[in-house]
Amino acid sequence: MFLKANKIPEATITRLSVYSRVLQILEKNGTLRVSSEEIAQLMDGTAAQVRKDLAYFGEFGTRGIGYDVSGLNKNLMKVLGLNKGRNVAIVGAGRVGRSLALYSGFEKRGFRNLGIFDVEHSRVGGQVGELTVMSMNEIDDFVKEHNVQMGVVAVPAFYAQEVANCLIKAGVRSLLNFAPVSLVVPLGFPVRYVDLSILMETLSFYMGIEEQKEIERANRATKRSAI
Amino acid sequence: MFLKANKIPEATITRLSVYSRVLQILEKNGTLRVSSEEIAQLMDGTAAQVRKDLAYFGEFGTRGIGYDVSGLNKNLMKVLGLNKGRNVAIVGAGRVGRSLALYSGFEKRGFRNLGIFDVEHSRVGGQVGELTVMSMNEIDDFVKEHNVQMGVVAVPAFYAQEVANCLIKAGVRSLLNFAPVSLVVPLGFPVRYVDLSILMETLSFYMGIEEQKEIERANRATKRSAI
DNA sequence: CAGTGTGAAGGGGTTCACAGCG
DNA sequence: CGCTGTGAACCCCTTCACACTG
Repeated sequence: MFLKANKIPEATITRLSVYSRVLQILEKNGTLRVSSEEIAQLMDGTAAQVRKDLAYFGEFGTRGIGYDVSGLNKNLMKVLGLNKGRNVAIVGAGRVGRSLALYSGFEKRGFRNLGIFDVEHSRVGGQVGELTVMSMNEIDDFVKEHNVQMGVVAVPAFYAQEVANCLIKAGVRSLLNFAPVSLVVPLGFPVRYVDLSILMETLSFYMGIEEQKEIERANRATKRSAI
Repeated sequence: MFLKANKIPEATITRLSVYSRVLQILEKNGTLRVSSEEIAQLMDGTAAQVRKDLAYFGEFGTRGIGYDVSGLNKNLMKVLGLNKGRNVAIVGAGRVGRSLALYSGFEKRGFRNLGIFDVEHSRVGGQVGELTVMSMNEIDDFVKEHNVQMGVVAVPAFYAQEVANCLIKAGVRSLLNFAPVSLVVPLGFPVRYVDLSILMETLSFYMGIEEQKEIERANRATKRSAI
């Protein structure tokens, strides 16, 4: 269907999601047309990149005019597979898992959270919003029965690989992992990580760089004033 | 001090954090030495990349032997700025902000969460663990008084930019943003995003690719059997 | 003429291969 | 001899510049 080349940068896919979000806002505001330049300004990006990204998937624009807002958004949603809904199950009824289960914002984008599970027996049977926490024994049947395509791993690092294995064996097609471990999965199996420690530590690094620059600036200033 | 070149890939910094985590585990297990090859196997990576990453910051290894586990980890922690503690404040006492405030795991890595704030008056005064939710009016003084270096933005998208402006003006040196908007910040100001929608939508895309491949495989199979 | 679509150039990061050293 | 440290080759993504079209 789409996919003119099969070498699409991963960064492009990430931006596709952002484009779609921007277009949704424009659509709500009643904007009918946008140029690549305008889209670029609404995120951080360049017009050339917007055009190149979109061109991987088709010729959505009109030369001299720009892009039709709602038409382009429909196309991007389709490319991202958000037109057919995606079924999700969460494993881990701790703070992260519960927060996620209670958050309804994803449903607007086609994700339905159908179930929440936990490895700890003490949590099984508890309520999280409308859902009852289920046992890991039930997960295999549940995934198959409800066609769960995406598994969310929100358990302590120690259990993460085991939970991932269960989910994959049960038949999910992708994983979103909140545990700070890199999961071993079949080649090509889609996984994404949410790892706050890494993000915070990289921020810490860059703060250090800025601090250093300031010290250097200060040193230069005192040297100059000493002349 | 360190920094032999000033062109260090951002991906390298991300991996630095992972190396440090791996080393911490090895240290706990009583392992004294590792090779770049072994480190690579414990995350997903190659030995060459491990060596190149580390070489940006110094010569930490011994040729023919490998790296001293705890020594290397100490060095990496220092590079990441985790030896001196980092003070954090959270804005937004919704689910995300509260989860984060209640999570104590970061303290082992040198991050101290000192305060939680909210834009909604109804939440001000509430308790989150040991902390009392403060009003946004108090944030400027608080940041200065407690030397808060990192601000966490955990408010709805609508308020995110405004909150970011407040935090930057008050003097924080970096931002971790959970709102699905790209923040406008001064040039070079460190920001990281946690954007679950983007992650889930990229997963959805790659699931679509796999689905397509399967359809193609199925088509080929039926064609072949039709001969 | 304005703005898309795209080949070509450029730049940044990863991989390779080996020199260097304990 | 083993494993690190590193210049060079390679590859992929981004940026540039312009041909093309409504």
